[in-house]
Amino acid sequence: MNASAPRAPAKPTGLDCRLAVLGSDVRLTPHRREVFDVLASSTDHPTAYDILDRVKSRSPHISLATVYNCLEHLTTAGLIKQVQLERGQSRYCANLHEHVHFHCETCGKVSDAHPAADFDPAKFWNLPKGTKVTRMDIAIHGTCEACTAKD
Amino acid sequence: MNASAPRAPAKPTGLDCRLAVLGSDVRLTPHRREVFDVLASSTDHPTAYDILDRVKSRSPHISLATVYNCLEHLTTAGLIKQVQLERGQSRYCANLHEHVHFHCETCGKVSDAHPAADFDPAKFWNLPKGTKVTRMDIAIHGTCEACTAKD
DNA sequence: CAATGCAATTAGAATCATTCTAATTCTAAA
DNA sequence: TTTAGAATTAGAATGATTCTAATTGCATTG
Repeated sequence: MNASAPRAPAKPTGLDCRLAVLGSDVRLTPHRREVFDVLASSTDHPTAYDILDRVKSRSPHISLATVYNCLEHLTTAGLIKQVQLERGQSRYCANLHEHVHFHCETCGKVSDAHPAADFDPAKFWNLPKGTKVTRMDIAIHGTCEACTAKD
Repeated sequence: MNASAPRAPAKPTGLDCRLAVLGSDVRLTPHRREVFDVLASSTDHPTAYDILDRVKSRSPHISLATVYNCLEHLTTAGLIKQVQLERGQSRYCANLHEHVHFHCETCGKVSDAHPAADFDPAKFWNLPKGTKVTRMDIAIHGTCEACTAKD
């Protein structure tokens, strides 16, 4: 043991520039970048296993634990969102715009739907005074166009 | 084996009257009634374990498997709703009125909030034509009155 | 450039909630 | 009273996620 104070965590440099730009203090390691890139280029709200499969094409040795670890750090940093649509596996999403999730109960697909510009959900519910709202999770369940057309 | 056709499932009689009144074809066995009564008299959205604890004061020998079984049948019958607010345990709710769930991220309590009379959520999201909506799950996360006041 | 120390990564174990299985008990109609 | 199907049970099995301990990587310090 010596008298030196603990060092501050390493600051993002080099590869980490992207997260610095986004205002996060999470380091963008290669795996985290790959997980983020997979999500950013997906619109189907993949599960952790789906993400593992996709990242493996670039990093064959990545483990499920690392995927979960990356997802947790990216979520904490606010770069992605975790979505809990039903019992079981969580899904993840890199769409940070205000949106709701439409879940087709027939084919299982999940898609985003965006609200009208004047939509202000908070005013529709009579929450007690003093309540602070930090986020809303809105999931709409039903049958998508394609599945409806098959009937 | 004989030539008689399979019997139709027993119809609710006697103890089962309540469900018959509610239009369900699920038999209201004593355990199902107790689980339903616990939920109907709770406003805190208990988990399966919470419900097990409460039902045990009347039926000390009820098992967790039976609680899950009852919850599944009551949910299928539309008498209660399953609520998935976050990763982990599901919660259950016997409030069948249109409502949303407010989840306090500080104390963990869940409460119901009811929409204004003119609220028609479907019109705010641009769902593709042909989409059929069967239900919406709306969860609002934040800090409740009491926890806000403590700051 | 080498040493240091924390963070990231990994495999596998552990945990937690839920579902399944097989055996038993209950119930209502014949 | 018999009987068939349904309900209930304890405990095993499953599936998703988290934890643990060991290893590796990387950025700063010497």
